[in-house]
Amino acid sequence: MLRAMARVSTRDEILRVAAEQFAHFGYKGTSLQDIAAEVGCSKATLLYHFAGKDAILAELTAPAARELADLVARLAPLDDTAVQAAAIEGFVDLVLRHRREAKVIYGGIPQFLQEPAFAGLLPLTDALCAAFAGRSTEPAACIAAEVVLSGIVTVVIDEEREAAELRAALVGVARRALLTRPDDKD
Amino acid sequence: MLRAMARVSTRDEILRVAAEQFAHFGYKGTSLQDIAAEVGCSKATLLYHFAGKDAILAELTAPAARELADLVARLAPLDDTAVQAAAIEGFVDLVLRHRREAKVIYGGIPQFLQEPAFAGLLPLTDALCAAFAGRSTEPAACIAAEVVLSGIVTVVIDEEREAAELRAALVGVARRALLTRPDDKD
DNA sequence: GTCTATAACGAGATAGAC
DNA sequence: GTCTATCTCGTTATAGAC
Repeated sequence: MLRAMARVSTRDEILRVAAEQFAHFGYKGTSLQDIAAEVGCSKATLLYHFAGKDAILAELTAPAARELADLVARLAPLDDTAVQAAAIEGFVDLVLRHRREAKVIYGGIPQFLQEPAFAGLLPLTDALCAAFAGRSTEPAACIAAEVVLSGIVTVVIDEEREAAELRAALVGVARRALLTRPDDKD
Repeated sequence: MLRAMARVSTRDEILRVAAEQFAHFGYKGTSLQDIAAEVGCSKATLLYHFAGKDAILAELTAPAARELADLVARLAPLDDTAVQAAAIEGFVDLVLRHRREAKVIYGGIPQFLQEPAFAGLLPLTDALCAAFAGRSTEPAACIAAEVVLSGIVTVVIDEEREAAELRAALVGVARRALLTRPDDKD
C-alpha cells in the first residue's frame, strides 16, 4: 500500500504537465519542448511513452470524456424539471474532478481535431447544454445555458480556491443564472 | 456616400477574416496561410499590409481594447450598487459591437503575448470583473463574476442570433447570475 | 527508459519580378 | 498591390547510442 508517491511515473507526470499546459496555453500553443522542460526530460522521452502529441491529448481527455458520456446518459431519463438540477451538480462535480482537462475538452479542441476520440464530444456538450436549459428551446434559456457551461469550464482551471468552496459557488451561480422557477433555498 | 460596398479593401478584408479565425481557432491555431486562403490572396500580400502576424492581432484588437478602457473608466466613479448594472449593460454592448474580437481579447492572448498593446488588458479585465461582483471580495461573488464574464465572451462568437435578442438574453442571465439583492424587474 | 543528433515539415517573414 | 520563390526558424518525429 505504498503506491501514492509524489513521483508516480514519468508517464503520469507527462500527462499531468501536458494537461496543465494545454489548459493554459491551448493545444497548439504548447510544444513538446515546453512539456519536456517542465517534466524534466527530453522530447524523445515523451515520444517513447506516447505515439505523438495527439496521443497525449487523447489519453489525457479520455477519462473526463467518458464521465461526460456517463453523465449525459444519467440525465436522459429525467424529466424536464429534474434534469436541470442534476445537470448542474453532476457537471460541476465532473469539472472539479478534472479541472485541467475540462477546459481542453469543452473549448478549442473540436475545431482542429476530428479524430474518433473527439468526434463524439460535440453531441455530448449539446445534450448537456440542453439539460442546463431544462430542455427548453427558448433562445434566452439556451443562451443562458451556454454562458454558464462555458463560464464554468473557463473559470475552474485558473481558480486557486479549494474544491468545496468552488463547488458551492459554481452550483450557486449556475442555479441563479438558469433560474426560471422559484424552487430553491440557495 | 457610396463607401459601403461588399469588398471595402483587401486590408479590411484581412482584418475581418483574421478576427474570425483567431476567435475560432485561437491566435496560435491560425496560420497566415489559413487567413490568406480565406481572403483569397497570398501570404506576401498579408505581410505587405501588416508588419507581421502580431501586428494584425494588435490592430484587430485595438478598438475593442480602447472601448474596454473607456468602460472601466466610466465605471470607476460609480458606487458599489450602481456599478454592477452599468458594467453588465456596458460590457454586453461592447461585446456585441466586437463579437469576434471580444473572445480574442478576453481569453488566450495574455498568456503568450506580453507586448505593450496587451500589457494593459489584464488590469482592465480584473477591474471589470470586480465591477461585475459589485466590488465585493466575497469568493462566491468573485467566482460568479468570472463565470459570467468568460461565459459571455465565449458564447457571443458562435451565436447566430440577432443582436437585440442576444443582448436581452445576455443581460438577463448576467443579472440573475450576479443577483445579490432584489432590485430588478428583469 | 532516457538521451543526443538529426531528419522532415510547416510556420512567419523577406526579396524581387510584375 | 500582388505575386512566386526562398530563407530561417521552431516544431514534430525518428535513429541509434547508452
